[in-house]
Amino acid sequence: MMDQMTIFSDYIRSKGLKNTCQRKTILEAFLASKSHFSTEDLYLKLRKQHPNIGYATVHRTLKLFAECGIASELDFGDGQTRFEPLDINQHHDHLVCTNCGLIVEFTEPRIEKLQEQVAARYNFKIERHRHELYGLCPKCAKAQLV
Amino acid sequence: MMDQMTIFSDYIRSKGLKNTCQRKTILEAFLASKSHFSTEDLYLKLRKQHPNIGYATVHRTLKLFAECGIASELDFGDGQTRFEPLDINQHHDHLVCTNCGLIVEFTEPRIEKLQEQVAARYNFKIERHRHELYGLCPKCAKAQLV
DNA sequence: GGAGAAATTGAAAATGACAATCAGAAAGCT
DNA sequence: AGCTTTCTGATTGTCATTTTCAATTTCTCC
Repeated sequence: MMDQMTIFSDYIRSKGLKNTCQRKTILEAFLASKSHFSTEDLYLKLRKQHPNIGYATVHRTLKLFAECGIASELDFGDGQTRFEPLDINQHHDHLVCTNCGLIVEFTEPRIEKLQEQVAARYNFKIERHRHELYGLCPKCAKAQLV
Repeated sequence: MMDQMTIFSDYIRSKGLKNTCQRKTILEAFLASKSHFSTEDLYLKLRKQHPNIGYATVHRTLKLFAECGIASELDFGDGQTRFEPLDINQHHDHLVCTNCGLIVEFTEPRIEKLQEQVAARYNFKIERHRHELYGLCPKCAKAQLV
């Protein structure tokens, strides 16, 4: 199994792009980062150690990660695109707390299977899907009863 | 079962808002409209008969519809928020063609049931969800083989 | 029916996330 | 090293959405 660094450098090479130190730095920060961060989150985090890396570069590089398949873009409807490192073996969807913003990942193979059946029913050729459950996390649900 | 007009006027009254002829006009156009339209779609449609209704008013009124539960906001990730009249009895999700933009509604009670199980597993209190399948509709899938 | 308070309207401007621009800098091929 | 191509980052542009604000309309209470 290729790791994410290899996937990215292979992609770079295959497209005739260049290996720059900014991209290397951003890739490292990306892999070390917790999931579900926005461009701004990563930019601010990087700026501490690397004040010379611009917002646009972070943005473009994250797009590259998504293109080559090591990141996926998330949109929870709050007007900010988030990213997460993508592990090809393990697809998951998300529970989002509408109160505190907590994000929990879940997998449910039976839902995946039913999705395929739905697609077949309408003769669609599915490329990707988005499945998010919004509500209150245990902590916020409890707090709201008080 | 209350109809959507009643739900809206009750909501207006309960919030101390006012019944204006613009809101009445927009509500009628909204109910007569096919699903999955953007603010701009409805604005342009209205403008033919009611050139005096502004974009901002259409936008604010659609937000009101969503607030009181007679509309739902859809976001298919193309940078435009869409709306659809919400029929409380009949929840559905969407298939979206990434090539031609065709939108098909589907229902799958077994998925809904599994979602509840997932929520229970994580002790989440679900308020709503988003479930969209993106891919090629039959026509575009066929065209791509050529 | 009409005065007064409060909400609404619509044109225009502001906002904010994202994308594009462009001149100077860096990378990589030979 | 020289040369060509890509990259960078500050800035600007874009576009849907939201806010502003003065004028208008609605609704309540006489």
